[in-house]
Amino acid sequence: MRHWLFKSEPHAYSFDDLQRDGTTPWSGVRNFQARNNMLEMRAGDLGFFYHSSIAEPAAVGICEVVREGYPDFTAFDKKSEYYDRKSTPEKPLWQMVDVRFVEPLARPVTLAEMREEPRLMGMALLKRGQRLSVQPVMPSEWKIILELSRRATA
DNA sequence: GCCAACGTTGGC
DNA sequence: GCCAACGTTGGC
Repeated sequence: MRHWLFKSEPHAYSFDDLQRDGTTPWSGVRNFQARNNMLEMRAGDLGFFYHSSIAEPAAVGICEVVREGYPDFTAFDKKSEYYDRKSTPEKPLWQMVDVRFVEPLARPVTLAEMREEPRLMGMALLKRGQRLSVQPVMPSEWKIILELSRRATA
């Protein structure tokens, strides 16, 4: 099983929204690398749900891939902010997966906290100028972040 | 609100 | 095919 990290701005779509919805299509990704990451996902893979663009960016919960890569229909919708005329139902350019709410972390693990953890030094999320909205998480990184979430705040 | 990093666009 | 200009992301 592989692990991932899904970034979302909580005012656009939060982990609470996912809890309410149960499952959601991860639509709107318009970056080729992030798309390719989604195409590598398999049903049953787990991911961190990460809140970005807020005062304290943090991994807040766990979600599961329940439907593997399929065309992102928001790209076909002229009224959608994610519309892309280069993508058509016949030749879809953008893909998405469906993710399911699993559980919140025992407590959120902030970006600042991850930066302070020496064992996470190589993590993609922490790399300078790193902006991918969907990215892989190494098994060791997954374990360490879970461990941090179970530890009391400093 | 600022700005660095990065992707994309378009002129040549 | 190069690269400058521009737009976006996202931490701070």
